[in-house]
Amino acid sequence: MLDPRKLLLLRELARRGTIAAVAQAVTFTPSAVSQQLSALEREAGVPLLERTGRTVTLTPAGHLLVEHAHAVLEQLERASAALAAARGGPSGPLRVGAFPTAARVLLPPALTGLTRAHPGLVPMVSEIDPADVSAALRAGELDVALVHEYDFVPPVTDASIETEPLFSEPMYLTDRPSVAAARTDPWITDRPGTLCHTMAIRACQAAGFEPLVRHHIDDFGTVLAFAAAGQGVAIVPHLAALDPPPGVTLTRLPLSRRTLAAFRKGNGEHPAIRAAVAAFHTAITHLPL
Amino acid sequence: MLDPRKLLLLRELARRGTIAAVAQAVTFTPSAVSQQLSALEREAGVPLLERTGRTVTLTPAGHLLVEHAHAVLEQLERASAALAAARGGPSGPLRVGAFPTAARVLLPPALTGLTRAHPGLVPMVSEIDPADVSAALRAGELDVALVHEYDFVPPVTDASIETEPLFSEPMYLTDRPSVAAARTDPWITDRPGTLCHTMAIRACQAAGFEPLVRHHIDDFGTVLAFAAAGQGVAIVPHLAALDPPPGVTLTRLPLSRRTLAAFRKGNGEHPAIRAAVAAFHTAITHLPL
DNA sequence: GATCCAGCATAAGCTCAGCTTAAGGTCGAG
DNA sequence: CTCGACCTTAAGCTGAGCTTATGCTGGATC
Repeated sequence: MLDPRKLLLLRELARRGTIAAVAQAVTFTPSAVSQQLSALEREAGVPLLERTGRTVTLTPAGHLLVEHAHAVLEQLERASAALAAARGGPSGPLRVGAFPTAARVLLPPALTGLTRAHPGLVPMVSEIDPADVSAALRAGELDVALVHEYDFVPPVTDASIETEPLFSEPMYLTDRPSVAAARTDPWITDRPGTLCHTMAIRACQAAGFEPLVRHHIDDFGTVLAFAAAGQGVAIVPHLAALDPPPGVTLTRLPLSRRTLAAFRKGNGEHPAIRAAVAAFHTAITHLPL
Repeated sequence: MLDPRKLLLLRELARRGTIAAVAQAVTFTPSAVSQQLSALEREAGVPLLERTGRTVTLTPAGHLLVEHAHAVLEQLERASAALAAARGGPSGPLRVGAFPTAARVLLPPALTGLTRAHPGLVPMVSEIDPADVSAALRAGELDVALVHEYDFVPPVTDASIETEPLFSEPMYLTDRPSVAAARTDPWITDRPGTLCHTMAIRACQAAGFEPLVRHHIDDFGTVLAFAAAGQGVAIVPHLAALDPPPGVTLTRLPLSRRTLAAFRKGNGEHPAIRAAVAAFHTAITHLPL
C-alpha cells in the first residue's frame, strides 16, 4: 500500500523543487527525504524523479502521482476533521495565522468571541505574510489563516488549500489625487517579498511608471506617520487608515483588497475551523467598513 | 497523520465483527490487530470500539471513521492504479477469481485473448464462490473476479467493491414443467453457502414450498448426469446446460442469472483490470447465448 | 581553469513502531 | 462447572526509517 507520508513528501517536492527545501519544510534531513522518495519510486515501479546533475525534476508519472497525492491527503484531512467533530465541540489548540492589519483590527474581537463561545479552544496566533501562508498551512504549522489578495496580484492557487471570502475593503492613496500623480514622489511600501509590496509596485506599473521606493515599512500606522512627516506617499487599506494622523489626506482608489480565511482542503468541516471562520464573520459585522 | 493500514483494519472490523476474524483476514495475530486498533483509537482521541465482555462493537464515531476509511482507501487504490497505468501496458500477475461455470465456459477464450493481447500479463485463476469474492478482493487475494447474481438473491453491496455487468442468461429446470410441479421431488442443489444453493431454495420458497434437497453438487455437469439418472430435479443456468445428457429435458424458467466482473473500487482504471474486463466482453460475444 | 558550494546519494548506525509469543481476564455454551 | 471463543496486556525481537558522515556532481565565481 502506498504510504501517505511519502506521498506528502512528493507533493512538497512538486511545489518546492528541491529535496533540500522539502527536508527543511518537514524538518527532516535531506538524506531522509531522498531515501523516502527512492523507496516511493521503488514501490511505484516507475521513475518519478529525474536526476539531472545536482537537480531533480518530476517525471510525467511523478506529476500524475502528485495529483493523486492531493486527493489522498485531502481524504485523510477529511477523516481527521470528522474525528475532531466526533470528539465534540471545538477544543484544543488552534494555530491561527494573520497578516498584521488583520491581527490588529479583526483578531481581537474575533478571538474574544471565539473563546467565549468555545472555552476549550486555545487559539495561538502568528503574524504571517499571506505569501507564506500556503506553505505554513501545508506544513501543519497553521490550521487557519487570514490572507488577502489584491486586484493586481493574482491569488495564490494551491490545490491543497481552500479559502473562504470574508470581506472586501477599498484602498487609499496618501496626499495625492491619483497614483499617476505620484510618479516622481518617493514611495513607502511594505518590505519586498510581501504581498502589499507587490501590490504597490503593480499599481504604479499599471499607472505607467516604476515607483521610487524610499522606505520599506510593514506597519501601516508607521507608514501613515511617515507620510504625515512628508517622507513619501503610500497606498493603504481602509482598515489601516481609520484614524489617519493630521496632515495626511486620503484619496480613495479604484482598488480593493479582499480578505479571506484559508485552511487545508478537507479541513473545512473541522469544528475548530468552522468556529473560527464563524467568529471571523461575526467580528466583521462590527467592523467600520 | 492517520495511518491507512489502521483504517483498513477498522474497515475489516466493521465488516467482520470480531478482531479474530480481522486478524485471520490479514494474516496477523489478534494481538497485533488489537494493538493497532488501540493505537488508532488513541490517535483519534475518541472511542471507536466498545468492549462489552469478550466482544467489541463499533461506536458511532467508529462507524463514521469507517466511512472515511472507505474514501481514503479508494483514493489510494486509484493512485496505485494510475501508477500501474504509468508503468505501461498491462503486465505482471493478475489474480482472477471465477465461479465454476465461468471458469469452464468463459475464462478459456477470455484468457487466450487476454494473454495474446498482453503477453506480459500472467493471469492466475482461482475458483471461488461469488459469496466469498468481496472478502477476497478486499484482502488483496484477488484483483478481479467473475460473479453472478440471481433474481431472488439480492446482490452483495459492498462499499469498497465495484462491479460491471457482463451478460445475462436464462435458467432452466430439469424434467418438470415448472418449479411448483417439483414440490415433492428430491432436489439437487449446490453446496450450502453458495449463491446457487440460496437461489434454488428461494425459487422453491417463491413457489410456495421448501425443497427436499437430497444431493449437494457444485458441478452442473454432474448435476445434469444425476438428473439424467433420475436422482432429482435441479435448476441450471443456460451456459451449464448447452449439451444436456440424453434423457434430461430442460424447461426455461422466468428466472435469469446475471454475470458481472467485480474489482476493488478505485481499481477500475488499472490497466490489467481494464484489459481483463475487455477480454471478458470479447469472449462473451462468442458465447452461445 | 581552479575553487567553492549547493544539492543529491549512499553507508553505517541507532531508535522505535509494530509484529510475535505468552499469559491472563471475561463471558456464553454445554 | 468446565471448556472454549474472544479480547487484552506484557515482553521481546525485527525492520523501517531516522540521523550523521562521506562522497559525488555540476554550476557559479573569480
